[in-house]
Amino acid sequence: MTTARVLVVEDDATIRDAVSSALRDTGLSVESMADGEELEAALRTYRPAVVVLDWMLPGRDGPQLSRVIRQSGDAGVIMLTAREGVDDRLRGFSAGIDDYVPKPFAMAELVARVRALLGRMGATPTTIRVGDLVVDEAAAAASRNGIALPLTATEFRLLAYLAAQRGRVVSGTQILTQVWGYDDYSDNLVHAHISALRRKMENEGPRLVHTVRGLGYVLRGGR
Amino acid sequence: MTTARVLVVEDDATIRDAVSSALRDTGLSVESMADGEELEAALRTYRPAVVVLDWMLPGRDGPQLSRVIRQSGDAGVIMLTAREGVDDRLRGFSAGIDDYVPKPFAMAELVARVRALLGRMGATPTTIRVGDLVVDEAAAAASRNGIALPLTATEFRLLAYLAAQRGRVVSGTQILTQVWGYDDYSDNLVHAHISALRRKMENEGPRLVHTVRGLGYVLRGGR
DNA sequence: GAGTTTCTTGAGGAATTCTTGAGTTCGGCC
DNA sequence: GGCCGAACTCAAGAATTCCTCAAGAAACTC
Repeated sequence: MTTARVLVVEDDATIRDAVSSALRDTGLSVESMADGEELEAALRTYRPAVVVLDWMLPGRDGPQLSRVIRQSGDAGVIMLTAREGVDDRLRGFSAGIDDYVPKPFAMAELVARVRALLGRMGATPTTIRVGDLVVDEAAAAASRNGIALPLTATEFRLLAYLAAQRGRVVSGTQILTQVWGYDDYSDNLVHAHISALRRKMENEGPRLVHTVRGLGYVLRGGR
Repeated sequence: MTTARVLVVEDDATIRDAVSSALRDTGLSVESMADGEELEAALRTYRPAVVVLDWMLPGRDGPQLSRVIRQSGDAGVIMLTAREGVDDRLRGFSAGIDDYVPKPFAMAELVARVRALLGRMGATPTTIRVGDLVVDEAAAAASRNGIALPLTATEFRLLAYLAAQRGRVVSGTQILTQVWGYDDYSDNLVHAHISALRRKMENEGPRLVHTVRGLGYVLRGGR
């Protein structure tokens, strides 16, 4: 399966880069641009399956662009909006966007929405497998050997993040920012949830969440 | 007419590939997997009309999987079994399989059985089945075990949306936008209607609308 | 226009889950 | 082998989230 392509249109460079690399980390192909001037060209040459679109943009704004996208293909649209403004949202949906994410957002939230939309559009599988563990984003469910794990929402988000980064060591800080959207670091918050996750996962098989002392955690089968 | 989709679950790569390409040669769309770990996700995203299932599989075996298939949708099941013996056959049929093919088999035999089963199942256009629930969009009616559910228009739209997204967790916001077309979120509106829907549906059987705390709701049979 | 059904809203209450802090265990290093 | 920091676990309070009920508003029907 070819990797799904995502286009990010956002004028704030900080947000743009953060979003782009977060999406890339989950194995997607990502292109980005600061405004919608060259949108048509990008749609034609890059053919993204999903466009992540900022609501407020210099030049043509999000709703205008989403109409262009709708008209010229089958790409899905996810809008990034400031929290206020019911009217705005209405206009967004009538312009044919598929989902919206209010700012500020946890990166994991956006990633999950993008992946969910890709899944709905048949562009990418929504499951990740690590050994005998299966993480199904769309169903918000995880299982080992077919036995469902009774995870809470937060535990699932944590596991889904580790699964997306499988084989790679992620630090407590990374987890906190990606899963919770927090900036200040509290050891315990992450530790406590890792602990709960292990308790539930390791009933059904060998350890999958490994701690790498001084660095963080990895999800991987074997060893 | 879209081509019919067939899912092949067989751990022996040689047989798997042979079966897959034989079916593909007759114009069917085919996906395959070596075990049943990701079966649920495949059912949801790929929506096969027929699943060709090996009896002996690592992890969850054929009969177990066929129960999963029965419960969560309307795909037909053809079992591949190496074993002789009436007992096995009986157990297979009681687990709700539609046909079985004993190994070793001529490829033409299997292809013929698959096509025959597809033909038999051809006549279910606008209805969605989830466990014992049937949702008929065209007729705007729903029933459980043949007993009609006295739903109001809004309740039906809600159920139809959940049915279309069956197996996938949908958030309150998603429901509000997709079913009502609203964009400002009011917990209660959705909650109240979910509540009413459950009251009417659960007179006739076990719970189908499951709440996933912190995330939303899923429509699915079992668990 | 009256009556009936359906939709929407709000608030109370219940249940689950999140988060925190303290004490304990673990692993590496001297 | 002992020390130190890092990681883990447990328990309890806090906070969220969800459910139900009841009543007013709106939409139909006759």
